[in-house]
Amino acid sequence: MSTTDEDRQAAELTFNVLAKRCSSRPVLEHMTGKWGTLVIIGLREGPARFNELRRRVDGVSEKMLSQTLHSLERDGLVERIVHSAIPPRVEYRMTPLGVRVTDKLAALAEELEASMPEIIEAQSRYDAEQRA
Amino acid sequence: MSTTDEDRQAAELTFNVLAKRCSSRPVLEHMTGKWGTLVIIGLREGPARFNELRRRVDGVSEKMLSQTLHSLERDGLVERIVHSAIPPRVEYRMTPLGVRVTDKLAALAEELEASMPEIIEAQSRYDAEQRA
DNA sequence: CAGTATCCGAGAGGATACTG
DNA sequence: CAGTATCCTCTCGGATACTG
Repeated sequence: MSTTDEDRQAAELTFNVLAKRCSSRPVLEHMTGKWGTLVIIGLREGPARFNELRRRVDGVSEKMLSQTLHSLERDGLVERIVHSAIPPRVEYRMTPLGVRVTDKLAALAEELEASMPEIIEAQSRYDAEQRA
Repeated sequence: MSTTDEDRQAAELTFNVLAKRCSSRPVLEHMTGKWGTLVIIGLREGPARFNELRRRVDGVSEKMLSQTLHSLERDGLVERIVHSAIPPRVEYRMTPLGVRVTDKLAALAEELEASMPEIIEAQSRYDAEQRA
């Protein structure tokens, strides 16, 4: 049995995102934007409250964290749970959809981390050539 | 047999990228930037020349395509092959490293495309709640 | 064809202050 | 704690023109 049909179908799906007016493109940009990726990976560590998450993601400002979370919530990847109380207590967690989609993003980050030695070498080579 | 050790190691790697000064973060940003992702997916269709690739990725300007390709080339994900001739002929293709890393990115795009119905529904729900 | 150079506007994103 | 609001800067990125 060949997986040709499966592969072709996957390729078609992937290719679709290249189209400017494809509806998935904004979502992709939310996830892969500067903070989207990092917030997602931070949340995959487990549910977190606002400032807790802020500490996880090194360097994110309140504004950007808030904004990013709203986008991800709107896309249905993240769930916001408010416990009415004083002091306020809000928890963010991945939805099942979020887990499914962001597993792929985490896989990317892992592969990337594992490849860093090779990447750093490539960068050195490139920089040396440019200098010459 | 448990995969616990493997899993924990993977989680550590992923977590690393959350640190501001982690060396993999810039690379991740190149790949996941607005055009990085799309150029990569475009190139995964097969090697391409500059303007050919520009046509594949709907909406990218010459400037951004050029810039993105340089970043990816520096990171060792993309190879630039110059055939000295007139008219100039330059081909871009994924390196083996690039294929390995970007397979993960393509998997993300596929999962995302497949999840679009669910995402669109979530967005509608969110927008309705905001209005109320 | 395969780019680089320059200009310019819009929006990303940081710092700070404030609110419930 | 969990944000929103405001201001301000700086980069991203598009349009255009030019080069080998």
